[in-house]
Amino acid sequence: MPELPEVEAVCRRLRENLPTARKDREIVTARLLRPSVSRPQAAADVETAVAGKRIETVRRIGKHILVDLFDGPTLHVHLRMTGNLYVIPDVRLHAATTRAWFELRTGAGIVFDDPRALGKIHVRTRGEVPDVGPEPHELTAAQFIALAKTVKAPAKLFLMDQTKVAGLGNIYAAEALFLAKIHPAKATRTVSAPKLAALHAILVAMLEEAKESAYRAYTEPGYFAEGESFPVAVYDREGEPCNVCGRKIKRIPQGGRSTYFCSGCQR
DNA sequence: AACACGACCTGGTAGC
DNA sequence: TGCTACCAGGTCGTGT
Repeated sequence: MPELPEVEAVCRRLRENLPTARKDREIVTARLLRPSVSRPQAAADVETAVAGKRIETVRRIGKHILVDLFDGPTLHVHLRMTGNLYVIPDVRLHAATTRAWFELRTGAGIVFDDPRALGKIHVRTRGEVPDVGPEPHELTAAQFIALAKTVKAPAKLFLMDQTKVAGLGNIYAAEALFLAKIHPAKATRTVSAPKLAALHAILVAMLEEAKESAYRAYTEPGYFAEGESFPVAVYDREGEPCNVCGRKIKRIPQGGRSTYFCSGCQR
């Protein structure tokens, strides 16, 4: 579920809610409650690797969360579809959907909730980076255009490919293509340079704004389930009228996912 | 190399 | 009401 803005909100809240005293940021005990959460790494190995280590920083790269441990490895968390990572005052009060928890010295806990259990937690050596490309704001318009001109795949799949551009998911990709008036099935490299420039600007602005609204909306676990934290123009609106031209929003399968778009506005 | 597709999981809901 | 089928904001492995 979470795309870059939501993951960013999760990271910001984590940083805010972690204890401030250094000694209180020690992970006393770690528990991974099912093997699939760390596969192929053994849950016990992850637990052992982080136990007794202090949390130094919480970083984000694309949709990946990296928790650096002082004098230790980095805890690598991916929320996938339904994951959520947050601090609770008493670790024993974790939810039924909690897949992993990390007890701090204060008794507080960092919990990884994930109803669908597709999320991942691994240990990485410091400096090991997820295989993702730059985020839109890290590229100039010219660089973004140059990149896009090398891509044969449909525009929607290009935006979804984390190794090309990091951070976008099914909703933001569809919404950005709508705003840029680009048909999602059009071969990326055949999209005109002006449209690609517009798309780049839209991506940067959209993600920046969404970070703020996602952060404000993200107070309690469960917020993801409440729907989008911004008004969507096309996503999940199949059959409804486009608010620009009035035509019915269409849904097509792409890469095994649903893409929503307006055939009137997007060419 | 590029692409399609199932697998991974659970839960909600539209449709019969 | 109850059952089924399909869908879900993501990624990876396998096969063509």
